[in-house]
Amino acid sequence: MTEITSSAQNAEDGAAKTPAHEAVYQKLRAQILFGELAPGQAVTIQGLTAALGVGMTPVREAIRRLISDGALVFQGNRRVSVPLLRASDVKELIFARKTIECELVRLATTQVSDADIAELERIDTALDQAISAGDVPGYLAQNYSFHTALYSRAAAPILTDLADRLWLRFGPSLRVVCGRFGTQSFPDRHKDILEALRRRDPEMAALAMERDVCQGMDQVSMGLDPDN
Amino acid sequence: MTEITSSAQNAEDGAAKTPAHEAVYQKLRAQILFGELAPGQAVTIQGLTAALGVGMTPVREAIRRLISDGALVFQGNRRVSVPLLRASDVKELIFARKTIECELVRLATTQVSDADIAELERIDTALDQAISAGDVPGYLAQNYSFHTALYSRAAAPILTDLADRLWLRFGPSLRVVCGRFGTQSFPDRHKDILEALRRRDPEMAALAMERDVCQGMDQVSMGLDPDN
DNA sequence: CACCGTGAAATTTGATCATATTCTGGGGGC
DNA sequence: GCCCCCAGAATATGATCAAATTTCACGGTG
Repeated sequence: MTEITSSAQNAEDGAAKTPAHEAVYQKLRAQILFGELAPGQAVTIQGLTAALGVGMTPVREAIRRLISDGALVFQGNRRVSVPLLRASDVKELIFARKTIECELVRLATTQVSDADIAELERIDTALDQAISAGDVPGYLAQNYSFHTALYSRAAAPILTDLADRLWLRFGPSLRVVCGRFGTQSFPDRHKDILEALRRRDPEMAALAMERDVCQGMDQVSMGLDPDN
Repeated sequence: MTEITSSAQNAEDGAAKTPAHEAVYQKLRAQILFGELAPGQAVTIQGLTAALGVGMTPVREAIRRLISDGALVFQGNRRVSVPLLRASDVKELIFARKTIECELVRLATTQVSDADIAELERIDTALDQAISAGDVPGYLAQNYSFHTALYSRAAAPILTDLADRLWLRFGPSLRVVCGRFGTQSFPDRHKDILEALRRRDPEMAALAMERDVCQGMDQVSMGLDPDN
């Protein structure tokens, strides 16, 4: 009846794979993780319906999910915005990321195949290219991709889900820092992680991951507002 | 137009405090935590709209949030149900609960007031009464209340949020065990936690919490389906 | 002759949209 | 400076469309 439905993209794979609310959720999630949305920025339902060309029901559902994820906050009076991190938040994130992501990499180390490692090396190469090119969104995307691919090998869906939520929380703030200082200041800890994976040494991998987490969170700390 | 709207509870505090979708979310959340919904049970939108007397939009939003919480699962073909835990899930939950909730109790120990401790003792007394009365829903509610009140004193919203989600995951399964074996088999670890709080001893409190978590998860393990 | 499998129709359920209603916030008037 | 009115946005409902599961009937087979 309307006109623009996404029948084209659906037709190619033969079935309607992505419901509208899921597509909206994925799109917003990516925007939050990789920086199109700045911390503190207001998010309105009607603005998104206009921007994405869908009705308001899918947008509402996507926003509810993201609020539940901690990726958006409900500012009391029917206002929704991207959260600003405080220093205490970062302290919590450091603890949670250290324990959960280190455990994930321990689990992954005992189960990765050589093909998995090769895939991770490929991602890390793309990450290096993004860094040297000063491509901030590419850096963020490849970095997230590296961690996600690694954690998927741990076969621990609950812990992986927890880790994912943590990334949604500090994503916008990390983007701010990268935008402010560029990508040059990141010594790459992923090489140590990859070496540990090749040796199938869980504790070495966990230690390398802990350093990577601390480094990332230090970056986030530099970016947060001093007056809160 | 309809009949039962919650205008009565709203009138007393002068304003509409609870949007319909929030009320639905809270109600469903309580039902999942305290057992009215069994693991594997299907949840339908239209069923809830009929049962709760609200439109489908609030129900949809509440269901999305609960799926994001891990309290409900999206069974592929548009089917939503209460999740069944597998053995590997319980192993993940044990690790996550140990690290997060022990840290929360460590943080809380350094900040609780005497009034907070008195409140926790009051909850624990109500919990004991529920146990001796064989009141399973009351036991579950008071037990959850004890942990929630304790964690709220840690002033760590992100970790508290993570802990809350974990509880939503094993809530239904815990209910099954309690329904099967009753409440008599629970030696109360909360007394040790309270003693540690009074002494302001973080490590003792964390150790007591670890025992409490292990005990609870052991109960859950007993209840899960052997064939999966 | 009875039972099982396959197929289609029908009902149930989910997804989306358009619309009405309510609440919040700001601006103008007193 | 305070209060009231208006605009805009969010909440909530019902209707409509699409998909899937279930059911039922028919034909084949043991």
